[in-house]
Amino acid sequence: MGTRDLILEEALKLFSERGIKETTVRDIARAVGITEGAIYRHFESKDQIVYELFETHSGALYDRVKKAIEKAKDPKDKFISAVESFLDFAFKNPDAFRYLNLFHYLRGKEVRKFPKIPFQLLKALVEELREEGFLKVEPELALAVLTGTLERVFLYKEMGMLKGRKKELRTKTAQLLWNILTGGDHG
Amino acid sequence: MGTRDLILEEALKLFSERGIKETTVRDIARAVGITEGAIYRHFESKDQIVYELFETHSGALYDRVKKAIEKAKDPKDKFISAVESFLDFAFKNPDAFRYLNLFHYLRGKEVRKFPKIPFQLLKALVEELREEGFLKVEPELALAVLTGTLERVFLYKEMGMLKGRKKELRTKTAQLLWNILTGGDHG
Amino acid sequence: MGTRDLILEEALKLFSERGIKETTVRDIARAVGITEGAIYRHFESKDQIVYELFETHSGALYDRVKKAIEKAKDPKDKFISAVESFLDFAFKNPDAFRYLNLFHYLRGKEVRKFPKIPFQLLKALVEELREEGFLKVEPELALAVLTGTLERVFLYKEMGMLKGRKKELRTKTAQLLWNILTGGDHG
Amino acid sequence: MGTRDLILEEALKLFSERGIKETTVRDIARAVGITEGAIYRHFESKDQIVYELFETHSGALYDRVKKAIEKAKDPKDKFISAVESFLDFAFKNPDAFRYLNLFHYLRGKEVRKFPKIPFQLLKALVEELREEGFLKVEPELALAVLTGTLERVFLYKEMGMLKGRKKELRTKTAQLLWNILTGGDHG
DNA sequence: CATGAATGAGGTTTCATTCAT
DNA sequence: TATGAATGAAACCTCATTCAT
Repeated sequence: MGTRDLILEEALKLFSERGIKETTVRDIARAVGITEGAIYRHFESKDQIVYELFETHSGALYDRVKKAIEKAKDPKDKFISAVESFLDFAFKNPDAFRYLNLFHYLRGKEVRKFPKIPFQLLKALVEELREEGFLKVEPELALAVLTGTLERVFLYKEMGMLKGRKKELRTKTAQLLWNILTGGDHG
Repeated sequence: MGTRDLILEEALKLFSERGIKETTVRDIARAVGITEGAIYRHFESKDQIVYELFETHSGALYDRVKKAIEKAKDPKDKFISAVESFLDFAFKNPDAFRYLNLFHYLRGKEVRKFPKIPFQLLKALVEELREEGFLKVEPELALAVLTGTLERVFLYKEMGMLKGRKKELRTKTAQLLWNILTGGDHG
Repeated sequence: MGTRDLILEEALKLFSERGIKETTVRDIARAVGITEGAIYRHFESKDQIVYELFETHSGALYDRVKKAIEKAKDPKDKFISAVESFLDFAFKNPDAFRYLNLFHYLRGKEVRKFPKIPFQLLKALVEELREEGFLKVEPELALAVLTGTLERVFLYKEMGMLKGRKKELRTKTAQLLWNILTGGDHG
Repeated sequence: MGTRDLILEEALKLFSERGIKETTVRDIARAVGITEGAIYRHFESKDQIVYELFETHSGALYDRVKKAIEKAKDPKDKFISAVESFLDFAFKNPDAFRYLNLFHYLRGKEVRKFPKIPFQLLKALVEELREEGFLKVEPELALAVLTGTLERVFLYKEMGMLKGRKKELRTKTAQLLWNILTGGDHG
């Protein structure tokens, strides 16, 4: 793996653990095993690393979920696949997922500039459910339950509060959310 | 209001808007209308402000929810009151609530030192529901849905995504969460 | 004298001796007897010092020459006074004058943003001479002779190449330039 | 043209446009189309480029003017030829001429090390005119007028302030300077 | 000859904190 | 109590130079 990717990798780790401002360029350099100056051969600024990480992983999650949705046939399958792929990404890329949440929190308004925001997929999904008459809950509220639950399930699993296999947790969470939003199993 | 309280007030505003690291002592001083040095007459350090704000507002939210729970007679009333008082606090003290979330994000590990963590109340509440046989969902998952939804409802309301009166939103959210966790209206 | 003025004074000295890029903020701080950080309580950036010095001294020279021109009665008196006051300023503020030339050389295009450029006064003066029929030389060429000579007279005097009293040098130079541009004494 | 010469050429362009400190080795490398490391195959250091450029072009101008002087028969012809060849060099090698001026500004004291300083030729020329009784002006002052005017004529022509053909400007300037220094046409 | 990654010294800037007044 | 100047450590960044390939 090239130095550039190593920098991104270590930066992601550090950012997601300590926060962005709390991580210095020197911290990143040390983690990679190079000097500060070398960082700037690969990135114009610390901020560029910050943005590139967001774009990359936001895009990866977006693509992952989008593909899952596109493969599915019926609305329930779409929803379940979306939620499962979302959680799957989070579990497999915990640093990236933590980082995305952190980034959203700290750079709320700047986020709009980016094209692939996974949140938009979930929003569209909920909207679709509404249009097709599945939704039993006000869509905005549904979205709050959906996104809030996803983040917390990840968090509590990471913290060790939620036991069991990740695969089962994914399935269980997806089914629960489907039931919540549609009021029962229509599968 | 004394200078000390003004400092806390402005610091809270700035911290919750921009972040803690992103807010300088000078920013706070200017917002209050005093100079940097004066801050140190009232607080030993910036960190002291940070922690005091957390303790104050975390405690306030904790007390508020606890009192609501204690007043209630039956389990459903307890739950509904807890959720409503929680959201009520958030809507009435948006800076404080945003700050608490932000603080948690960035200082995850240090939080354990504090005695009054609202999260613990919600956890106990869910546990109680389980013991009394109301809970239809695994308690940890229930907790994830509960806390995740609360945060997002606040967030989306603040962002203007959720319309309607706050009072109704509170009621609706509480009822929805009750239904989710217990599987329907037992009231 | 306040620290702010001391900073400007020492910066001017250093800039005019060594160049702007060649002078570090630390050099300035040391010359003043403070630390680097203290500089930034008084100026937003090194560049602000650079610009403020130009504005101040460019403005001072401009005002000085303008006043001299306004006091004079006839065209010759105007010209002689302008040249003499120009050289007088240069001799009395050698650092400032060296700095102005340096700044022009390095920031040619940025100079246009500033309102009080002494060069403009000389240009207008030559133009006036032309309109009134005194000028025997093409005005642009006249301007080249005028400004070029002024700078070199200052430079050679500073280097010790030109002997004699400054007062006499001023007078002699002014008279010579008048003769050059008008073709003889019309006084 | 070999890489070495390309480096000198591009460095000269950049130095004269932006300044020496303001031009990085990387800038030069990019302009040439090679990488930074390659520069060091041809030059020991950036400073070596700086000095070599000075020596080359200072020498070229020196030789050019010297040859013109040597070809001339009488004093006036010497003077006129010197001035014309000087301006001719400047107009044909504007980067080099700008660079020489810039270099003088910033490295004033170190210049003495070099053997071929065009200024010395002009100085000797003026001295000769004095010895032969042509000079009507104090020699040091004459030198100031001469060198100052030459630099400004170049500068104003470059800036577009002086119109007309370069050839005519050269002739006109030379004649004007002759008249100034000797008090009229003795040709 | 050339590349391109890396170094390391040093530059500008920020900021929590101290202190004389 | 408050000011405001100053400190000093540490942050981000630049760049001439070196070096393995």
